[in-house]
Parts: sequence; C-alpha cells; structure tokens
Amino acid sequence: MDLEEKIAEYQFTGEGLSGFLIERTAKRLKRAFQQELTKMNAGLTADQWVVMDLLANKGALNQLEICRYLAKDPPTVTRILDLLVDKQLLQRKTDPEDRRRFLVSLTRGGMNRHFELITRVKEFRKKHFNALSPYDIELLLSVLEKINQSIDEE
Amino acid sequence: MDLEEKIAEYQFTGEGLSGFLIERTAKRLKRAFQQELTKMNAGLTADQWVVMDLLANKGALNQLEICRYLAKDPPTVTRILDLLVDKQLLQRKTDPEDRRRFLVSLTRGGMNRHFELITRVKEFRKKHFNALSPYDIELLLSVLEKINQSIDEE
DNA sequence: TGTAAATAATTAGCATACGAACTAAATGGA
DNA sequence: TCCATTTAGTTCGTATGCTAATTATTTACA
Repeated sequence: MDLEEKIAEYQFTGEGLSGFLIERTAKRLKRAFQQELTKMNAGLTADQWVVMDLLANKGALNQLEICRYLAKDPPTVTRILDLLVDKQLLQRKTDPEDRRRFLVSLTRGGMNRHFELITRVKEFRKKHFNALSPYDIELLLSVLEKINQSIDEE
Repeated sequence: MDLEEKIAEYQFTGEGLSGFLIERTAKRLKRAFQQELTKMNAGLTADQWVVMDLLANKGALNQLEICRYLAKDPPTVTRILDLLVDKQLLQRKTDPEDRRRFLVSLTRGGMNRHFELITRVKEFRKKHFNALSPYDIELLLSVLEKINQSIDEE
C-alpha cells in the first residue's frame, strides 16, 4: 500500500492520518507496558508507575510540577495521587513556603516498590527503544515537533 | 537541547521517550480537534465524529468492523454508538444474514449533520496536514511502523 | 492595609480505555 | 441432530482525560 492509499484509507479520522496513526501507536505502546506491569505483579497502572518514577528521579514535587512533566491535567493527577496515597506508596506534605501546595514524595514503601520494578522496566524500555536507531528517533522527534508547532499556532 | 538530553529528560516515562512524546502529541491533536468541533457547535465528541465520518464513507458496518477500523474496543464502540443513537444520528438494524450482528448506519439526520460539518473538518485536517511534507509523513509512518512491529514481536 | 485577581488543588460530570464476565446466536464435529 | 466452541455485542468495574465550578491561599495594586 503506497502513501496515497494510506492517506485515503485513514481520511475519515478527524485529526487526519497522522492523528489516527499516532494515537493508535501510543495506545499500543501503553497497553504493552501495562501488560508488562501486570506480569510483574506491580500492582500499578502505567500512569501510576510514571508518577512514581518521576518522583524517584526528581524528588519531592508539587502537583502542578507533576502535571507539567507528565502533560496531565490537575484533576487527573489528583486522582492518580489519591490512589497511590491509598496504597501508601507516596505522601502529600503541605509546602511550608506556600500552604496552597503539597510536596509530593515517595514513602519508604514507595521507594522500595520502585526499586523492585525499575530493572525490568528499564529492560522493557530498552527493548522497544532499540527498535529505533538514533536517526529514527531524531526524525520522530522532529516530525512530532512540527505537528506540535502547527497546533500551537492557533 | 540535543538528543541525549531529550532522552534523559523523558527517561522516566515507562514506555520510554517515544511513548511519552507520541502520546503527548496524540492528546494535543485530539484536543485541538475537539475544540474545533465545539467551536462549530457540532454537538459531538471527537470520537463520535470519527464514527459518523467512518459510516458516511463506508456505509453500513457492523460493530466489530467499526472496532477494527478505529482501533477501539467493543465496549467503547457500544457506548459511543449508544450516545449517537440517543442523538438520533445513527441507527442499529439487525443483520438478517447473522442475527448476532447489527448493521449500523447514519440516519437521515446523521447524514445531514455530517454534511454540515465535513467542510470545516476537512479544513482542519488540511491545516495540520500541511505542516508535514509527504516526506515527513513517510518518515512518520515508517517509524511508527517499526514501533508497532517491535510490539507485535512479543 | 484591604480587597480584587491570580494560583494550587479538589470536586463533579461526562466520555473514553480496557479487562473480565455475560447473553444470544451461529458453527462444526461426533 | 446435539452439544461444545466460537463469535457479536453488552454490561460491569476501575482508571484516565477534559471542562467547569469551588475552596483555600497568596499576590498585587489601589
């Protein structure tokens, strides 16, 4: 199937060809990662893991910082944190500098859980990452960047 | 920021760099398209529009066919169809060939609604599509294809 | 200093994503 | 023909995405 045909085939997708294909690949990657987590009895969703891994790398953050890093909305982050707090994997502490904010950080249990999982997660990343050459990644980034810019231009 | 730094920056994202960036771009495209629909008082979500546009192009389909075209799960498609039937934009008719199936098609009202919206939707597609050269699109497709293959190899 | 505006987080409501379990209908082999 | 298996679609439960509205706190300016 050549390019013309592919474009015709997905012409019905609203955001267009690229939107549909990008969304589909994103969903598949996330699903594969979720299945990996399930296999290792992580007791976490993909999104919950990402928050934990972010905190493991950056230390305590407030919720808007988490939103910005992960490109998620405040309500979504609130809910993910609630679930992780319920599991006693992280804690909210009021920021003394600004009492509107919480400083969110891993509990000791959260750090342990992260440590147990990180090795296998890294293997997963490497496996799919290695499917792409550095050149592929450059290309992907530049094309995604162009799409993002065309959205920003509104 | 060079490639190394970008990779380091997003190292915490579970599925890896590409997963995060792909998902983020997909979400932004969809959100932009949804806002466009809202602006034109379409009375539809992006996903609902996509279903209607698919049926406008392909004629009557059963639900699994819709699932395959749109890469959505059966329960998700069931619910989207329920909402569109409530709005009297489409109808389910039992397939006489196989009474487990429904043939789903646009109602007259659905066809009218589609006709009212399609011009502006096409403009939206073109605007973001034009940000990419045919060469960019080829590259994007080939990189996404590699990622998909590496997922399929499980 | 006092108050309006801005900011951080939450809540509520609706829609989508996905796995699992379920119903009804069709199919295939003994 | 009968019954196990498969297939099409739905229902349920949990989690996420997004908008709008709300609360509590801080900032900015008159």
